[in-house]
Amino acid sequence: MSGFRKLVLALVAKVPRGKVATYGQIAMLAGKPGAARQVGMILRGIRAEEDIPWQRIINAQGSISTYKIGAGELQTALLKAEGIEFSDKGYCDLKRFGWRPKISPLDMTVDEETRS
DNA sequence: AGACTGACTCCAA
DNA sequence: GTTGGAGCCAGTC
Repeated sequence: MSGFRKLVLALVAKVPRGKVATYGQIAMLAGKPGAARQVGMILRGIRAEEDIPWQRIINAQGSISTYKIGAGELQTALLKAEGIEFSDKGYCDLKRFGWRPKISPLDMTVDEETRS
């Protein structure tokens, strides 16, 4: 077992209720900027007993990626129960519901990645 | 060890 | 807005 898995789970557990994070975001915070897919694979293996809010992890487009494994409807229902709103096409607004791990004074600046 | 896979993401068309 | 291809890296066989 790599420490990466444990780190990812710890990060996911920190996502507050009513917020969502992306796979890439978790991977980046875990120190592996390109390991978004691995985050998904790790979460695939966890169980409900792990107390990990896996449903709060979605893809970078703000939509559900778990339809492949048949958990899409469940995840959507769980997120809606937390107050996350989805459009008709299954997209949610990451501007509003996206988790911002680092607290910034104005709470509105982008802190996760310094894009170009 | 080598090859395949995938709850992803970026970028071009 | 969508679709497709290449890159990515920890598991699994």
